[in-house]
Amino acid sequence: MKFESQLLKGIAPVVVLEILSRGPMYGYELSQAIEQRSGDILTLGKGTLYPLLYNLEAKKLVKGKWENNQSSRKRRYYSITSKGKGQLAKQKAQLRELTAGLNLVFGGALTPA
Amino acid sequence: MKFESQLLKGIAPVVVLEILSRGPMYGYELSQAIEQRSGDILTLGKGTLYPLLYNLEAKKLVKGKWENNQSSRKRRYYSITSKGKGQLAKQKAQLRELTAGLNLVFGGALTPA
DNA sequence: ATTGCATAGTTTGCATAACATAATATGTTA
DNA sequence: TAACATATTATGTTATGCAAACTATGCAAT
Repeated sequence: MKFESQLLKGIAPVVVLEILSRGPMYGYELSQAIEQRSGDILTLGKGTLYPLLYNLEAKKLVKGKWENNQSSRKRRYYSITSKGKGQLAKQKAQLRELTAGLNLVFGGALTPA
Repeated sequence: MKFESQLLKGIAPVVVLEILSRGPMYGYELSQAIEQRSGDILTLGKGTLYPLLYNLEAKKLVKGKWENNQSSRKRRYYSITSKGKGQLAKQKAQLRELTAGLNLVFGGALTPA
């Protein structure tokens, strides 16, 4: 699907960026936040999430920082960059388009309420 | 995304099954129908569509049949099987769940109208 | 103490999706 | 006959999503 499938593949990144846009988080926390904020519908396994974070960091869409809290393990906190915010806006717009297209194809049967 | 990403990868198949559920079509026709019925938002390249059709046929979700129209080329018409209809229903339900989850994460920003 | 559990992160390797691209072939139109 | 739209097949690349194994640490119960 032309640009839409890039979007589809990109759905995990967008979700991550969206959640990080509300504040920094570390990987493990993120994986739980995704579940919680999606009503337990979306789940990212660590085998997906961590490599994804490395990839987002390499693209400078997020930035990671090790933090040594006393009385807890070392954690790598990720925060969204300004470049990441731009990307998020773009991808959200595409996601809107995609769901619009799907609704056309499926006759609106996807958003019942 | 647990079962959701299977879904995501499966978005092209669902679209194809949905359109075939309204009547048989051949590949080239399908690729155009997808564009038209999605308001030019969704596009499947032939490098994606044909292999997908072979795959769906191998899974017995669709069934292909060569037809020799006079005054036109040989075309392979695909129709959805009863197994395919069952699969379509399942995947539509998952698609509904997915969009629901996305709407939760994005605060409903995906279905503006 | 040590066992077990939840947390936290890394890495490897697999299956497959989506795609571009090229090759092949045919009917229609200029 | 050249160009174009139609129609299908095939090849190779890239990247995703994932499971699973591995390393580590803090905490709680026994």
